[in-house]
Amino acid sequence: MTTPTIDRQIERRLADADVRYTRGRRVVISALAEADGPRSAAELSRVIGESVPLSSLYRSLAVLEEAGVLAPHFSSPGLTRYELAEWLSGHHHHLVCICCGIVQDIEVADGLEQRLQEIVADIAGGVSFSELNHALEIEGHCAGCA
Amino acid sequence: MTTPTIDRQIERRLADADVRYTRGRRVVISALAEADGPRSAAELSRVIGESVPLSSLYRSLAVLEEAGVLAPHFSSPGLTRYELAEWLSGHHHHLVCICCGIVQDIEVADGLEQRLQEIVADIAGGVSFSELNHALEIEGHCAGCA
DNA sequence: TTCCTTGCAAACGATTTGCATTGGA
DNA sequence: TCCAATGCAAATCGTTTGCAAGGAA
Repeated sequence: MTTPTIDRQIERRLADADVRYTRGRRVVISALAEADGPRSAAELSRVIGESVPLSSLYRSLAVLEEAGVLAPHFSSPGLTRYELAEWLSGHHHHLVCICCGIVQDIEVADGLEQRLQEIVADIAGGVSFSELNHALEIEGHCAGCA
Repeated sequence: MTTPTIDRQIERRLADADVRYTRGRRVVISALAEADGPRSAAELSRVIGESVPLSSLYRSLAVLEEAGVLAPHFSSPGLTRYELAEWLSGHHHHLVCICCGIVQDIEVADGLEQRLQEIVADIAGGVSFSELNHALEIEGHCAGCA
């Protein structure tokens, strides 16, 4: 379930972008808001059911990404997972299970995150590359696969 | 061009795995060794030319990954890039250009890398997740796209 | 000889798109 | 009303696989 707050932020962002917040798109957002990590079209479809056909699901994901509401994530061959953009969900990192492929969000305590920021800034500063964002992925076995 | 050292390590690894180090596979390895970041089958094919058909290229990539010589990398929708495994190329991180999608390796100075390791250990320690590896990706605009 | 490897073409799975229909501001 | 959004089916794209031919031990 999306929180009323997040939903209002999305409504406003989509209105600003002249994009309608339709039933199908609300269903997609709701499913992603309930997930604890990025989800692919197929994974979402499994949760959502027949009420949103795959082609519409893909179109919704594309539109919502374009509008900056969703962010794509790549960690498995041949498929894209999506999650709420960080301005909605907060900055976080990912645990990637090398066994089942599932990706789980982790929030990092402020102190650690700040140290991480410093390191990233140091690294990016040393090369001709303008840093916009950083992503730390930790690979291992999730609780289910251990 | 692969260095003689790396090439000898690969020969040995493949011999141990009962996998032949054929001409086609040498070409793939050589192209990846010359690249400064992970490359997709299509990107490799562009460099290699017609001498290795795509289906063979894909098979080589699969076999070499299976043997632990190559590691896959995911950062663009719908395609897999490969790079030499870290035991051959050394531990490193990636700069991902959000404009053209190209991925570039960066080595991180020992001091920074050690601080990074500590942070990752702290994070992984706080959740039920066994850490095997970590990957830091910095997203931004590469020199060409800036 | 005996497998492993290769090439070509067909098959696949994830995603995209054309087109006619529906729906929301 | 009127254009954006949807649904279906067909098309694309990256990748995989069946099968017959080639190559190395």
